[in-house]
Amino acid sequence: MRYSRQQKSMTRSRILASAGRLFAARGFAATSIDDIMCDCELTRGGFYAHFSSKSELYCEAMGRQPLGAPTPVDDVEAVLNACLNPERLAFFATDVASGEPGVRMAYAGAFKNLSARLRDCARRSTHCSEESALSATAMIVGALAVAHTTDDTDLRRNLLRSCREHAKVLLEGGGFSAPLLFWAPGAE
Amino acid sequence: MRYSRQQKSMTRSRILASAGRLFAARGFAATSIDDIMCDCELTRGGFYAHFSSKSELYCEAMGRQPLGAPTPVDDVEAVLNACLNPERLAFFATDVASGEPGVRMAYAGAFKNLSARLRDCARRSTHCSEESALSATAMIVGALAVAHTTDDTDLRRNLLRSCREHAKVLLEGGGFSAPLLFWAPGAE
DNA sequence: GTCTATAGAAAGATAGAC
DNA sequence: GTCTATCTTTCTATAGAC
Repeated sequence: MRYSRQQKSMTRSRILASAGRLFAARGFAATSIDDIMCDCELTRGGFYAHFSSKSELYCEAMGRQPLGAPTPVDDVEAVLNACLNPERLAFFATDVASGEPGVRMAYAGAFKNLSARLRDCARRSTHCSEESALSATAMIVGALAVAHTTDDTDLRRNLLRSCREHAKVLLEGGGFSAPLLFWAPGAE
Repeated sequence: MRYSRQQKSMTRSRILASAGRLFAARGFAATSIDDIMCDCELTRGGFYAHFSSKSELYCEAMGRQPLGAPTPVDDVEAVLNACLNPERLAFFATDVASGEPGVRMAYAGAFKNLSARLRDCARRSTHCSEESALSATAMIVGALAVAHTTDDTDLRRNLLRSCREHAKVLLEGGGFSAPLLFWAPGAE
């Protein structure tokens, strides 16, 4: 054959990389297949040799994002840094709210995954309730969403930094549930 | 004239209400003008007697959302309840990330408004840093975004409840900044 | 496997009747 | 002010050359 298997695999990866970047920046509906293919310097027509539809591409690309993909990292701070980074990407809930069932489930799954992973990381050193993990994950999602929105670099930096810190305390500080209001310094 | 001024104003309000609901549920790009006009039982053509473009409608509709609109409410819990309610709406950052400058600024302004308002409310009773307010606001945005995503009612309820609680503590508990790690019970 | 060309559908916006 | 009809653009997806 004229194109090797390796070459096809590389092209596929390039499409996935471009899709990840553009979907995260603009959202599903606002990103066209043409945008994606142009981004990796290919043309529309070639797309369907790799994916059967835009939705299928979205599902697969989302699975490779920090929010969805399992990583070898296993401490809270490292995971937070990996997620809450302006260079990193995020997929947005709007895309999914009215999407197909498969896409909806993929997103909810990615959210639960991140939440569970953060909780597992935190529990190596301290108690962390499911609720604290959910709240911290929501904070991450919101911070990424807003950070993508604004050109105000000060706001973006402040937001990401403070969310990184607060998420860390929320996870490793044992959360803010009522019992912890009685936590005393040094008691840890 | 065949249509009174009052009637026009009411139609305009109906369009804004439908737009608010649909934009929040599906996102900007995934919601068509036809969807909105059908929702309030009108037809496409009439739209442009009220708004000059879809973007203009979006900006104005966002200004009326809990996230953007100032309300008379002035304590933290009430504002949180108003925002973190599954019946309430939220506009999503994805819509704005690649939008026109006016839309981008409107969204960033709405975020800053909510953040500042929450901080003001909190400061009536306790210290609240700008960073804490930003983090709490991000948590709200993320919680709403994810809540809209999933059909899992347990996840949605848990998420909204825990974010409501954690945001409250983050705001009124003085946040989680380093100094507060030395906060002792009863010292308030 | 990737290209160009194009079919078919959807959506933003306008024109003109009433 | 609201309607129907339509123009124009954009986009997904397919067909066929290479």
